Amino acid sequence: MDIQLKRGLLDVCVLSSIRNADSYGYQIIKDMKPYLEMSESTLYTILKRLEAAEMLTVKSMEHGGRLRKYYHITEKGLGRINEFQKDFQEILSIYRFIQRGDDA
Amino acid sequence: MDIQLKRGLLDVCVLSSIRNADSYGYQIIKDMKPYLEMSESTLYTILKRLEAAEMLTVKSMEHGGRLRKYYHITEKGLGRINEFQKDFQEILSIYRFIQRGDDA
DNA sequence: TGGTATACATCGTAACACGAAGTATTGTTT
DNA sequence: AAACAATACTTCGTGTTACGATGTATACCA
Repeated sequence: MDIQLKRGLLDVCVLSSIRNADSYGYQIIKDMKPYLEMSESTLYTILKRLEAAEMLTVKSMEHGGRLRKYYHITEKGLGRINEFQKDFQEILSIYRFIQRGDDA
Repeated sequence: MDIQLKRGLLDVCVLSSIRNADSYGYQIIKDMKPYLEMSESTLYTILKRLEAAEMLTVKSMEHGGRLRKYYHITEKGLGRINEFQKDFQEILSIYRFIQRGDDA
């Protein structure tokens, strides 16, 4: 997939990955893999950005002797997903424009 | 619309605007406006990028005493539109993932 | 004379995905 | 026990890119 297109989908995909249940970095990557692949450095950058934007909260927990950071979605994060659903309607309209070509 | 999402759509929209008939900067902006708004500086940057990528060719022509640059799509440009149509299928799959949340 | 539309160009900036590299532990294979 | 893969998170530098601001210039209309 085109990298620019990906950029518009990544944030919302990450938020969706933790919507139904809290999750952590490695798990998020695995869940998203069939749909959208991303490097670890990308994911952790996104998680920090979403935390700074108050779209999710973080809790560090120990798991099998190793540290794990669990991410929990906030109301703001849920709002971001809703925003995307509106944007998606625009994408559909744009897709029709692209199929048709100019405004005939 | 979210700016990151826009980034993934702009190039292809511009190419679509000149697919059925050659066009020029100002006209392209007007044609796209109902679907995707962009500033002039953005469009001319995109047009240069697409020219460098050999997705379109440019012909300067005089029109009413003023210079106009007409843009013509190439095979490579048409290929880019086809690529987007494949990407769009992925977007649909991603959209379903986002609606559903994690991989239940 | 002044305003608006047309038409294109340049510059600086901020956002962002990514590869590369690093740290550290657990589990598995040889 | 040594070697390697998997798990888990972090930091840094880089290239791409949309955009606002600003500039240049002509045509048209009131």
